[in-house]
Amino acid sequence: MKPKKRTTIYDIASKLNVTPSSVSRALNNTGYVNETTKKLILKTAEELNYKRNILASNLRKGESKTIGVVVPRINQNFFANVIAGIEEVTYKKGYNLIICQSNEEYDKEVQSVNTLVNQHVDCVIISISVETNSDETNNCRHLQNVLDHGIQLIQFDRVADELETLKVINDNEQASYEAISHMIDQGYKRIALLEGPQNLAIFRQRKNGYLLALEKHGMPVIDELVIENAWTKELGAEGTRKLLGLAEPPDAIFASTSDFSALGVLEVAMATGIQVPQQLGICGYSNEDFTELTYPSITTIDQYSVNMGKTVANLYFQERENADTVAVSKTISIKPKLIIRSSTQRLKE
Amino acid sequence: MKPKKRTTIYDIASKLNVTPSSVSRALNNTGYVNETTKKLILKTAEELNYKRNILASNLRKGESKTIGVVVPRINQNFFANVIAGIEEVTYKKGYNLIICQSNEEYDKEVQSVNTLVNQHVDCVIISISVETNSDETNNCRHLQNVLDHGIQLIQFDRVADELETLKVINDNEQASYEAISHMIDQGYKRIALLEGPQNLAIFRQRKNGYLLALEKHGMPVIDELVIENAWTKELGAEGTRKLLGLAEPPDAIFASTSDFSALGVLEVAMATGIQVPQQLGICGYSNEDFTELTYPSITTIDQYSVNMGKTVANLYFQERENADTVAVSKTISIKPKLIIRSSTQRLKE
DNA sequence: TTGTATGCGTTATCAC
DNA sequence: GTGATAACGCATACAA
Repeated sequence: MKPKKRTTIYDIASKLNVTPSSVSRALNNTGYVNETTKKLILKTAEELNYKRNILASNLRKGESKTIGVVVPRINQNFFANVIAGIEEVTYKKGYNLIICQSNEEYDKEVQSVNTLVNQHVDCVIISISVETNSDETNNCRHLQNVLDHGIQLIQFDRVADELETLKVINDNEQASYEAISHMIDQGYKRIALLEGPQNLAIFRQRKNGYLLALEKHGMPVIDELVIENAWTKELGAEGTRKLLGLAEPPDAIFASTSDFSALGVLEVAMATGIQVPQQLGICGYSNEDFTELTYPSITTIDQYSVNMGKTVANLYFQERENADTVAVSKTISIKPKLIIRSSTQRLKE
Repeated sequence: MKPKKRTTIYDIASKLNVTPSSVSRALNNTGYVNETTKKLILKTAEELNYKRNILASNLRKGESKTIGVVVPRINQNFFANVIAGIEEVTYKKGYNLIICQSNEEYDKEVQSVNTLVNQHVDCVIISISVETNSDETNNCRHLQNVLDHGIQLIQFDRVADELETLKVINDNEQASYEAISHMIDQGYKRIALLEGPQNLAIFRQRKNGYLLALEKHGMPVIDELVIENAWTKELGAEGTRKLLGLAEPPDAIFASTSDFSALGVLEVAMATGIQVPQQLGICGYSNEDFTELTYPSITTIDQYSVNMGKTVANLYFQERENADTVAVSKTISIKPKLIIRSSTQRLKE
């Protein structure tokens, strides 16, 4: 495939005996240009199949009209939806998206972010990997680096709290609180928590919601019912086995990390013949598609993912508008919604 | 957010009292440059936080190092996986991806493709929308346009057959054939087909596999058991209701279009109290994650989606290598795999 | 209204 | 080995 010579504004200009600048003006609707020659220019541009060279244009204008997105995994429902939302907004504005996945690895994340900086993207949108420990020194230097280059940085969902950037998050604590309250309403007495890596703020917040709900309802926090680091399906299953082996096992499990974790719980329950939701209530997090398909269907929390993507993208353009009067740090919190399904409905209403 | 002035090779050059050309050579490891000054250049580049301006570089080199991908929906498992596969390969090569979704609309697809051409991408990778009728005249002009611009075009999965491009597809006919044969083995006698829009080759091929399997096993093709245009969950459910209302309803349904369609079948069966797989066998297509989570789990066909993405990307780089001796048209066919689950296992072995 | 000149940041081709 | 110079294609300030 030979990269053919594309037609440029020079080609059009020389054919019409005008200067490239006139062609440029005509094509961009900027500055003065005779109406009839303008028509002519547009017409021949069409004929010669002219396409503006965005590279040159952006180089000249000093912007790339490109936004970089870094997520742990593209093919995870939540992130795919957020990306779809971002795409919908940016596409209309003529911006392009560069998508990177960190695969939950810190190194790959750093590499991806650096690539984006290299690409001179106008904005980096990121949800950090599970390995990105925001507490350790310098562990977020790659993000600081983005800011140092004068590139807008927007974090969503999994954010590094201490970095002063634009953020779009869920009210995780509130959502967890509601989930636990609902389970208590359903008569569950010993509610276990599968928690995620506590270096990530979202998982700390979800745990807080859990603790808060127990406290508010006068229920004790039982240490052995809190399982650390159970954020995948496998780890969720493992944690469940541990919980069910206790002298006093729980009668409900809140898989606060993800629906995948909840799925692990469900599978262990099914395998060991435990009735859900009668003997064991289960609640997940994220409203992945599959949660309404399992048997029984899984109660979970919807994060309005597509909407979250749109919000992020809109935030960028909005901040771009009033670039002078801008706050460096700004957080938009979206209230997630508890989706009650069979896995926690012990009482029929 | 003020777009700060980035450091350029001029900055480095002037600081070190050398010329930009030397800096460029040092940074690119091209041509001669004194070892010690080279070290010095590299060091100060690091210090000044220099990042090459890819826009300028690519403009100069006449390539964008960018690949455009157009899929019907980003947040559909199959496509998300293909994209993940593509990303994995292209990322290593230093290429960027621009992702567009057509939302299954012809107009949006045309618009997306044109955007990519505008962006001067080096390659367009596409799986066409359901509205893109390859038979109608000029309906694929936007794809021809890509080729006319000297841009590599690779189609995957849903391809426009008559366009001479690189293609990566599944052997749909073979997969369907195997699925039907399996169902016949399980003793199903009246197997219905939910077919997809026949303007798309993949759906024609899947139908062919169905017809071929029936023929080979000496079974008649019963017209009323073939339902047109049942390619979404809703349409799948609708078709199922129609089928179950027949005087002689089918004892199995092959949702050849997608697992979503199969899900529609399953839901109708559950709602009307029909036993799956005893009274009704169900087979889907694509091996979406949820198919192993439903109750009963759904027999389906795995398309090796991530692998497909990698294949597509590798194909591009491979063809790029030997750009001279290249065949314009080339098709790679991946053999999909039948995943047998509960929804068709009537006979316990 | 149109043309001229210049620069965006790099890289490649020369000549030195 | 190194440096000057042109060119990639476009957009704009300024002059005409």
